[in-house]
Amino acid sequence: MRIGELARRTNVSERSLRYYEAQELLAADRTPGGHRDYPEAAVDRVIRIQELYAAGLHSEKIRQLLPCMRDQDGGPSTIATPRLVADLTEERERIDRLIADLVRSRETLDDVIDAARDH
Amino acid sequence: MRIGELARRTNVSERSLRYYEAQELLAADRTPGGHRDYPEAAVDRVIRIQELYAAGLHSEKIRQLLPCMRDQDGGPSTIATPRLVADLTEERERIDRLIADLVRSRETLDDVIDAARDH
DNA sequence: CTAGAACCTGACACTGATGTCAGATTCAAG
DNA sequence: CTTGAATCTGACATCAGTGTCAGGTTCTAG
Repeated sequence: MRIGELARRTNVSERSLRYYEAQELLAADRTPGGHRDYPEAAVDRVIRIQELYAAGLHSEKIRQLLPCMRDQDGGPSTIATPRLVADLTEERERIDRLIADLVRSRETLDDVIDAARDH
Repeated sequence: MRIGELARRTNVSERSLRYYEAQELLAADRTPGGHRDYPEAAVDRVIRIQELYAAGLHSEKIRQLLPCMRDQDGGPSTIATPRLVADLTEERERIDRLIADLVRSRETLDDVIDAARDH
């Protein structure tokens, strides 16, 4: 599929999709004229990439991580190096702390919202 | 207490504490010489502010939100305007989606980490 | 009084994913 | 062939919290 459709289906801007390619996160074939041509699996991959960005990982880490993820079809997956595992473990702990923060902030918002509703 | 101690106790840089003041998130008395003098309650407030920043709220929203929070001592709290409640409700939904993303990303990391461990 | 630690203001840099625009090219339908 | 939509590359802007540095002032222990 072409970039417009992929953008529509993933809700990610064309700009970002091109950026992902520049960061070597997302490969695309090219038409004879040079237009990007994505496989169907790109949809899932883009969604995964977005989630990882949302979780605060940087391009570099995502790039290292992607080949180690088992595809939804159980396709080929590399084994993470000890170095990468250490990095990811740190990221994991950071995400844990972030989730805890988010939950507390959500409670704070709920308190304020509820106080206004009860008023 | 002074800014150095507050920074140490909250694990927030002095730079950020001064920034919070500029954003009207955190008030401080001044010594005759002009040094900031924080009340004990500043510790909790700074931690709250950090959590809200971590949750993706911007200074402006935090500034509007803070007076509506009930202090830990149940002190005086303003009631949020309908406009603010609408904003906060949106933020709340965004945080919900973000938490969901984070949980999925954490699972992704766990998969990769576990695969390497089992190897 | 004095020295050194702590603090002050103001300014500039950075980060890094994303928005946006311009000008050119390709694609696909009629 | 034509024409309008879609895509291409490249460049520049943005956001907002934080880091950092400079030059000066205040604080506090001895």
